[in-house]
Amino acid sequence: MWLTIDLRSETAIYLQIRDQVIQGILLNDLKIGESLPSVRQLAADLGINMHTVSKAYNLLKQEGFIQIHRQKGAIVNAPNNYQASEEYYEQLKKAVKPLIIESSCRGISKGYFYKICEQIYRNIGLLEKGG
Amino acid sequence: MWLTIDLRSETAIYLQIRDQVIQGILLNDLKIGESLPSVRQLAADLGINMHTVSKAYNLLKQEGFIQIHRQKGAIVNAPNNYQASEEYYEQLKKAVKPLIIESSCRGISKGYFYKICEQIYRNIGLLEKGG
DNA sequence: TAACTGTTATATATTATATATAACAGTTAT
DNA sequence: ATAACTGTTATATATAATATATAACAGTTA
Repeated sequence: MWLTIDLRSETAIYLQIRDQVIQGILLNDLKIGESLPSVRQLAADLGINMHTVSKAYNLLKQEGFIQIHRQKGAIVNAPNNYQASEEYYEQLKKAVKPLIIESSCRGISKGYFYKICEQIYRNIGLLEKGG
Repeated sequence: MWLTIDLRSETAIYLQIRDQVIQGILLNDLKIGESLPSVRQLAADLGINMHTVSKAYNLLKQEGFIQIHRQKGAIVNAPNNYQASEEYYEQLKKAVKPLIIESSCRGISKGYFYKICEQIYRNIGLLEKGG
């Protein structure tokens, strides 16, 4: 299973699942139309409760990343269903701003911040190639 | 008072206070050696509980941004006390990574992501000039 | 002495997160 | 038809984080 969770993490389990599904979509580990494991199956694999997985799936559905069919299960949507909206831009800005402020306060220059971002983008690229 | 809070925000009040104090330090609204309002005073001004402010101050103290003296109150530290450490770099990466992944998944290019960051940096610069 | 510090202690309320069972309604394969 | 699988709904419980409410303590300062 490509999905792993850290029970000791400060990030809620359902959000860890959400983030990794989005990463899976980005890296094409999850292709359009592909099915995610059933809530019961994934919960069993991860050793967690069914409702925690269900919560993650419903959040992903609400955000446009997947569709949920009563029988077919959870299916990955096409990109047009989760294309960045004005609302998302604002949300993204609100999330990035405090990080930039704190890092600036701690002496990290704009150039160095971008260097860190480059590392992340490069890392994603490597993951895409390596599988 | 330069500090405001949003009770309906998803961000905890004590974290809103923390973030704004850090912003205040960055923008030189709070200078080295300057005193913050007492926990009781700030709590009264914001209409919140004393312990919520105390929690924010203690977090800022733990992170090196301020010192707390039993009588003098909370005093802004010099930058060397909160210079970015290896630990902070890792923390920053972990915070930025999911934002880059989701924005990429939503079709935001690296260039556009940097454009958004530029807006934030520019906004900070304007605030520094304007006061 | 009075007024102010941060700190500590105790108690309570609310919300978010996560789990535990159980049952329901609709497919799908045998 | 029966069995096995879907997601969904409902109820209950446990824990942790957040926030508030009082009260008291110990030290400084005017």
